[in-house]
Amino acid sequence: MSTFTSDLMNLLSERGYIHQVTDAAALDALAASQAVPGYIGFDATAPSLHTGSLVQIMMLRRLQQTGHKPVIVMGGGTTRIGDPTGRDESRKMLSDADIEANIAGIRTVFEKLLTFGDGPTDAVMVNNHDWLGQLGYIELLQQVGTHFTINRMLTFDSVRLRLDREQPMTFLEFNYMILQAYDFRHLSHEMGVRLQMGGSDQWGNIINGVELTRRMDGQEVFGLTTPLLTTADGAKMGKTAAGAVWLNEAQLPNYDFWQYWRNADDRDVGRFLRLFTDLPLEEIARLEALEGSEINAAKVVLANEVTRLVRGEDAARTAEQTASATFAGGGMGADLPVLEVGRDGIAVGAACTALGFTASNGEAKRKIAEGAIKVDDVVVTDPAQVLAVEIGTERKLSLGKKRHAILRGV
RNA sequence: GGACAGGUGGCCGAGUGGUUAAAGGCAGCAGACUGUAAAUCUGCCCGUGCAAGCGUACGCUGGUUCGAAUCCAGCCCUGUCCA
Repeated sequence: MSTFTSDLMNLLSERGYIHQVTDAAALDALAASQAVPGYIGFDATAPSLHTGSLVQIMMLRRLQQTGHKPVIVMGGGTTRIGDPTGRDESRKMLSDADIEANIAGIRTVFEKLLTFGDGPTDAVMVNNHDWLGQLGYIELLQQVGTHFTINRMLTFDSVRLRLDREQPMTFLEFNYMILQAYDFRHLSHEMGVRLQMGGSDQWGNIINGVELTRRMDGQEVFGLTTPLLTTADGAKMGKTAAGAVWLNEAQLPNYDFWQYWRNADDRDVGRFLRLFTDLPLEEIARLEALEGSEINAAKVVLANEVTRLVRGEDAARTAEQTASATFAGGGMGADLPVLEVGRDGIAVGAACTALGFTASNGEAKRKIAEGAIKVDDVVVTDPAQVLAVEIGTERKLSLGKKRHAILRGV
């Protein structure tokens, strides 16, 4: 597979990042001859990105690792429109203040994974509102709109799917692809950016940017997409029923983040190690070859490495210790959620609900009836049971095998 | 602006006056089996209550009726076609 001459393309290729490239050979040649500024756009719809975006973040990291310049484009402007790709419904509008706050939150993750600065391979973060906000409507239509045909726009998946399903698409959303294409051209023109990367669902948007740049400036730029990442059982990466797997600690505790990776499907372990860790490929090959219950060791490595990159060394260590104490030792770990219990104690069901283990007291009662709830590893049978926790001591409350919490007497 | 079709629980989708807290599927949670995996089987899956029950719920607001997701009126929203 590794028929490339540039470190960048070799690395991306052997670790499984590449789905489609506009002109692999030319990009390879460019990457071998100069530091290539490449960008990925991110929406600012939430105060944190989630695991679904981690591949893209890692691509920027790979870019930097092989001597190129990562450019992060925050969609301060395009978020005001909403990317219709893969969406059945229009997004709700966000206020400017929300978007600014979201961008600030998202930046914290990038600072862990990339080196920012002014040097030739230092990462920079820009906000497309800075240039999109300047464009007047007429100006936009003249400069950019003239390069798009409706005929072509209608063939794009993002548009066609919506129409086929007889779901509404507003004119505002219809313009998203034009603005996103303009981002690429702007970055190429102003900053010499030559490459845009993204998920495979962004292929159409990226191609638009490549063509627009060629038409407006005669400049060749490249697009590269990653495969759409799903877990082995078909779910979208980074989504669980409990919600998204957020990258920021404020949205998801370290322990839960660690557990997400620890619970990866066997079939995903090798792929995830290649994509989401910096471990050498030989090491990954070794871990991936483990069979049966042995592969759990590889999952621990995966959880540790990803958590270390995204959350930091301490977070990874504490989470692992907690997991090992809780699961292997039958005890408790520091990272488990804590519920403080006063001197009157607390009913078992109420404790479960307070911890978010169950959505309601009724559900807690059902779980007790199912024998799913344990206190200090003893199954609770009486739904009315009140737990007393002496001041300064701790007891363990468990729902099922995986969810544990500390009850602390205060 | 007109005609037609629609708006049901996280999602999909039955349901055209009481037996409907609303079929079925998906997703989810738990139990069994395991390896904190997958697959499989079983149970659960609006809230409250020990329970009988009560309270909420089928786009919104009113109305008819002993009784409405179901019928009527107005409104809002969506799609298709027409202007």
